[in-house]
Amino acid sequence: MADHTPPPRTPDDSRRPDVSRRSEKSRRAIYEAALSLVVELGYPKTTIEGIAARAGVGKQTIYRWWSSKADVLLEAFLDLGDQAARAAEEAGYAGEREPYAIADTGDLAADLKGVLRATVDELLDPKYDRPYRALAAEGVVDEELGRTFVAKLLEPSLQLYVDRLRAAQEAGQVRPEVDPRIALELFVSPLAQRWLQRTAPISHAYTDTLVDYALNGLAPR
Amino acid sequence: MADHTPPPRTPDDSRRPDVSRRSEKSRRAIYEAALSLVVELGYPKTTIEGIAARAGVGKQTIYRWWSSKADVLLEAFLDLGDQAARAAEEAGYAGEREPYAIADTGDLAADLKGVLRATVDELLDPKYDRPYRALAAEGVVDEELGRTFVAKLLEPSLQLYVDRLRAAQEAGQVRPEVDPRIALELFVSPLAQRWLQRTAPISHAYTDTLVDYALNGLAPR
Amino acid sequence: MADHTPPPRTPDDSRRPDVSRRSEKSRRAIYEAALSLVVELGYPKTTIEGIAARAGVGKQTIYRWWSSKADVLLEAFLDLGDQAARAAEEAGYAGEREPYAIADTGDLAADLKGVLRATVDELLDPKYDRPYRALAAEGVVDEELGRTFVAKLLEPSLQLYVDRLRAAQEAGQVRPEVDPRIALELFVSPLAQRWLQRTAPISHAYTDTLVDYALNGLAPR
Amino acid sequence: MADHTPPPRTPDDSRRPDVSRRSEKSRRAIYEAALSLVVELGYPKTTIEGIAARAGVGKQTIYRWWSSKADVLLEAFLDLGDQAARAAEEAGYAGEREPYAIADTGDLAADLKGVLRATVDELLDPKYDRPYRALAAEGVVDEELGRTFVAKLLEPSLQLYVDRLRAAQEAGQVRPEVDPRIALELFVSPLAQRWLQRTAPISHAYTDTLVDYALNGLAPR
DNA sequence: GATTAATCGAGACGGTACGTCTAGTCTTTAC
DNA sequence: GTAAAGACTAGACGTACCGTCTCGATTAATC
Repeated sequence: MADHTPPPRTPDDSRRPDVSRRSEKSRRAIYEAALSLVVELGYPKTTIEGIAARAGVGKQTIYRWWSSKADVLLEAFLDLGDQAARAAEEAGYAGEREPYAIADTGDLAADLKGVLRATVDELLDPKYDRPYRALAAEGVVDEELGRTFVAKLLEPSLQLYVDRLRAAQEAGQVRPEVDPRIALELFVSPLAQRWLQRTAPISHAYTDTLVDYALNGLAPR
Repeated sequence: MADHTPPPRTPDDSRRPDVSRRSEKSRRAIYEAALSLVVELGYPKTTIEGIAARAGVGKQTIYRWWSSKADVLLEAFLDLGDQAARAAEEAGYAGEREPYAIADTGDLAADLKGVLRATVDELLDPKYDRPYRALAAEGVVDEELGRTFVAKLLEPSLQLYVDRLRAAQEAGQVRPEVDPRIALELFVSPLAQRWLQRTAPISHAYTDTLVDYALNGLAPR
Repeated sequence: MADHTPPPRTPDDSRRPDVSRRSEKSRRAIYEAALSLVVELGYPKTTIEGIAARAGVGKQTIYRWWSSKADVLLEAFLDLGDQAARAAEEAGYAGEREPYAIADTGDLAADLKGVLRATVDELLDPKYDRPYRALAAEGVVDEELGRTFVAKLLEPSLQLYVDRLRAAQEAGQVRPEVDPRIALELFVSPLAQRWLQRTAPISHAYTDTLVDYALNGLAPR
Repeated sequence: MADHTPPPRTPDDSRRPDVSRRSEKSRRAIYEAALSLVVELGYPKTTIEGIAARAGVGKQTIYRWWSSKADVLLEAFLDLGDQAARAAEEAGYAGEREPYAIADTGDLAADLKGVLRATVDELLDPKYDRPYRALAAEGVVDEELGRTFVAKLLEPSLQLYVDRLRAAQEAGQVRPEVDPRIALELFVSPLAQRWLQRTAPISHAYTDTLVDYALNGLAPR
């Protein structure tokens, strides 16, 4: 996963604050405050004033570096991922939380079921659920945030499925005319919708079934 | 589609306002104001004060009958559906806006593609898109509203797919062991996610492809 | 003391409600509710809705017969006086609560001290203090109510002092060129101001002193 | 007259706003708005929202520094006095609007008549009458405000009478056993009551008469 | 190591909207 | 037709946050 620390601003950007002088301590405190408040109170009751107060930070420090509550939370959440990835790496762990590729054991169905099971576990963990859900909701209504959310969080993960499906196509396990970018939605989107909209419960059995249906189709063979 | 007018309260409901004295004119005006404001300004900039002002109504009249902005919008949207349904019926129109069943011509793929194309058209119409999206977003974060949203708006439509799929099963066009409630998600959820999260554009060609993939599966036959 | 029951409206007053059909029970209940609420909550927290609720009466019944909260309280207070007077009469009591004349024992100073002591006692009784004070305050700011308050409550009492002082003049105890209407203010107004504005405490000793100073003057004789 | 600018808060007063950061411009604008609105609309129709709007100030700025509408008006009125006093001083004027002492020409009656005539003029000036009356009325009913009103506005003026009367006592023009604090009420309170309660008109002739009666007494000499 | 300039915590500011309360009017049903 | 009941429009209340602004007090880079 890419490091989401905001890149150093160009020096000609005269109105922007000087990134080199930025307080790392405050940044961390704001991330933690934002995430914990969203978990405790939910997104709508989390306020910028509240984040500033809990972080022991002036409001202006937030407004200086972020454009909105959603923006803070998005970065905080991205940072959470980076942290986890970094922690995994440091533990000498080869397969970190969000790997750069889906395992390819030759058995497409098993590989897909594996990742989806891991995703289910993550979605059921309140630590991820609350802020992730809050961001998703905001992105539904706020187009700009939504696009950022998709580009930075969703799309990279989906690309992994594209890669795996393409490999399967080359191995003759998926029909060559199938568009992988659409194909992945057959099992990813149902999970996403059940989780986001609570249309029905999610489980390992459920995602397993999705993979089976998607690979074999509904019509009799 | 069911009539969503709130049912008369039981007489023992002592603290609640008297439904029989409710002003129908104000109710209608509030629905219209809420929907038009959401379309014009978007959900977050739509305020209860604004709705009251545009509807020519006291704020208390809104607070008396609804618990939140989302609640107003949900009922307004449900009412919109009822109105459309009623209008269709009055026009002696057999196939109303949201039919009680998906057409069954014997050709499952064609029938599914037909409904999905209609859904795509609806989702691309700003008149529906804006409020629907706002409600969906709120439902993502507010569990109670979310469940109501799903129960009253989403689930009834999904049930139509269940029915059509079951008919197809009986006709031997869908494998008998397939669970229709899950099967329908193979083509419905991808569309939902693309629309809600803007992960990619939606079109008739896209939904047609979804139906083909779902029915035939991704694996070679 | 005059009976303060509002006089029957003239029949040509077409917009006014029909007095002959007025509910006496409601009127009494409103008076009692108004007075008790003012005593309990104070004037500003006493609301028309509150009076109606406690009296078991519709709001419109109050608006039909009175023009304002102050108006209700004024009549309620006048009625309180009437009731007391009537009660006194019925008890065969010659000297009722508010007599038609100040006693004339020949000793002007003693007579004045007597009435003033009685007045002090009344002003210290919360039952009278609270509503009386509320009315006075409202009258300070609302000129119309103020004039009614003075005409119906204050002036009749002051007239008794005028009468007593004139008698004293005829008896040669007060200089003939003195204007009794002004003279009475020398001892009545100080008491009124101390009570109304709380500039200093009131007591029998205080009013006794006032009478002495007023009769003998401040300058050495 | 003392300067009524609120004193700097003690540093241990942890929850209170920081006085040193207070906007002087807003304070002035609020005073002016409050006074002008009371003159134009009267006290009851003057609202905090109205004051904020006319002053071009957020409501919270009022609530931050004052506890009630009456509190705002009281300070505004005190400030009005301070301003007048300051203006007088700056004009090199020895005898400012509200002098620190009542003139002592040796003629007690004349001196008293002088101040009282000036007071009558002030009470008849709508610029002072309206807010002063509003505050007095509120003080009648709201004990806390009443005590502040008396302590800051009324008592300092009354003290001047006490001083003058004591001087007169030493000069043998007033009986030594007379209590000046009570004596002054013989001419001050009647004027106050006529003005406050509108029991009768006020004029220079009237206050002259009051002084004569009070000094010489009503009884024949 | 001293200078200097930007960031920092803090919080007052002008505003907007909240959800509540009451005013005074209007409507319905019962007597 | 008056009454009780209570829903209605209207708008002020006092609170909570918004996003901007100023204020010293750090603090980090430059001299």
